[in-house]
Amino acid sequence: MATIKDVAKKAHVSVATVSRVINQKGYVNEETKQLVLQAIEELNYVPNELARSLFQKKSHIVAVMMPHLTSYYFSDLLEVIEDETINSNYRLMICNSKDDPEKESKYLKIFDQYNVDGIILISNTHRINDYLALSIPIIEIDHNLSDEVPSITSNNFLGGKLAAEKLVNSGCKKIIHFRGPSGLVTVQDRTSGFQSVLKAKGVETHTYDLAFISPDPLDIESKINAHPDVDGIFCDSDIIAILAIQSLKRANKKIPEDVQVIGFDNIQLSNMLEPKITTIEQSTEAIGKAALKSMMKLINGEELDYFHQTIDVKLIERDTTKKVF
Amino acid sequence: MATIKDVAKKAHVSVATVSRVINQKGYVNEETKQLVLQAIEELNYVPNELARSLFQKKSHIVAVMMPHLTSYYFSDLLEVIEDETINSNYRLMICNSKDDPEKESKYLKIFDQYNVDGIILISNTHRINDYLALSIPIIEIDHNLSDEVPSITSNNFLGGKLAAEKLVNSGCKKIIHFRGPSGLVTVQDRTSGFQSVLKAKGVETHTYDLAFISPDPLDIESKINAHPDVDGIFCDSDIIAILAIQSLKRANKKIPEDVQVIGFDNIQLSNMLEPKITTIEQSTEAIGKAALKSMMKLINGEELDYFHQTIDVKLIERDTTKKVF
DNA sequence: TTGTAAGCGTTATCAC
DNA sequence: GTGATAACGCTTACAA
Repeated sequence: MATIKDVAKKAHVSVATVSRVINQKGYVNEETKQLVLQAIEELNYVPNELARSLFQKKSHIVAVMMPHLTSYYFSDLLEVIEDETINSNYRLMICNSKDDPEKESKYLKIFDQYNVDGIILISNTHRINDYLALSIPIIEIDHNLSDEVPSITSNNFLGGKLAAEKLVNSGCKKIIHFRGPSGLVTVQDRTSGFQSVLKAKGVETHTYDLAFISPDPLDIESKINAHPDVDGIFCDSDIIAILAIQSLKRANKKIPEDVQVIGFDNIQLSNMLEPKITTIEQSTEAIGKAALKSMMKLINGEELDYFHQTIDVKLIERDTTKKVF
Repeated sequence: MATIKDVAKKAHVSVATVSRVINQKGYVNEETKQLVLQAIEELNYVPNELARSLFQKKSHIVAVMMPHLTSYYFSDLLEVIEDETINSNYRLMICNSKDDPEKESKYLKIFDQYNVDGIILISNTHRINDYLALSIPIIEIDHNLSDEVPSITSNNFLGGKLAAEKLVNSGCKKIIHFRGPSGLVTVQDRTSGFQSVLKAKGVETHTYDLAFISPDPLDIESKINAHPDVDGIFCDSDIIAILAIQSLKRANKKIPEDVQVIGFDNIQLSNMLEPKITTIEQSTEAIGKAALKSMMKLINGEELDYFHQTIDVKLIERDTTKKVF
């Protein structure tokens, strides 16, 4: 692999000059510039980013800490993040905590070792202070672990509210809310939004906690069967909704005539299966873009427009709820 | 951030000595070693990997080039790869070609710039020679683009064969094969395996090509309706199988009584939906592990046990095929 | 057993 | 405009 020295030699200039044309900094005569450019071309030279990073103490690497990689919603989000990262001229190091403290420790060390320029924290963590100690810019997604770290979250309160309104407006009288782990702020916000409407209308609700990763189908089924007269179900993920719909079918309930169902996320699958699922869309596109926009500002030492940013969600009406006119 | 000099100063030794204890190389007195270790501890020192990499011309980074990130099978695979990579004491840079030549070019350059130690190539590419020119160890997964690059692939021929045998043994007389893009070797191998059995038995088959990413449901439906007497369908992915099953339901076909369906991949979803899908399991676990095992050998200049490695697949019988006794 | 110093490929400061 | 050169943080001959 050619180095800057090789280029300098070939172009009969010093490394300093080559560096200047590469970085477009400082004065350099147009003619010598062309000479250098030609040498670069001929030698197929690419500057060594490691050496550059060592000097600048910036690696041009952003790390993303995922909770897991096999969830549909997070995969969608990851795709956007990768795209936006490379478009911002950074590279993405992928980290998967899997709720394993040891893996997290390993990665925490690596962030330091590689002069990672920024961390996008999607995974939940009990060690936010260890992240802060790194003094590397951090953007949280879907969490709000500390007042010191900026975050981007869907408007979960609105999501809960929209779902409740839809269910109430289409006549539901007895509703189940299959939510995620109640320890998560996102889940709490959805619950608040959902309840805010339902309380006001005096509708009966039953709330159950489920895991987001591999929710237990048997659990869902037994809860549904425990309430034979339920007529509305709000699920905190489309996957939970899919499971609920199957239990409903087994119980010979008609959807949406007998029971209406609303999911969350709007993963691709929700529009592929029969019946197509009414759901609250979280825009992974908007979230990912906002994350990288903020990250770049942080890295460049600029002021953030919003410290805790909220992305609007949308009700997507499909076949698991009744049309209301 | 503390540097090796800080440690040296604190331990009253030279940087060389510190380096020796970090790398456990060369002689160093047990007592001074303890002194150094203590200084490292107190300063919370972690060696800068960038500086190390610059010297060694090895980054301890492995890159994985994905075709896309939102496919269930590839997400499963990525999770294994990340895990194995970090277990091998390497870090994972994630690259997503999305069949975009420009993105691929960008990444090709980056591999060079960062002294990436190895590339796991999952994406299809038309520029295998550009990869080879990098002279970085490469492992291909699910492809076989060149005799010069080692590969790991499921035994797709066996997969096709198992599916065909199952269908034939459970009485199918007229079969549709919804396969992936026929340009892929994996697809070709499945087809060969499938046909090898069917040809011998003289069973009527109709083969149709579909995209793996967002296969067209309407296309599937029209093909199924064009053969009202079809009694067996083999799909090259579970997603295609899901779509086929829905078309079948709309056509009031009973599964597996009227039509039997076999998918491919064994994604988690195939065991969640009703009916649970009979499928050919590709072991992402085995593939990912094999990939990293080979990669480490390549990086360490060791000989590979198998240049083109094949991972066995398995028929998982569930509810979309008839039991045969 | 330990220290000195050169070198990895860059960038940036300073002369010229 | 351009060229030496120190520095980034580390490893490794080589010397002591």
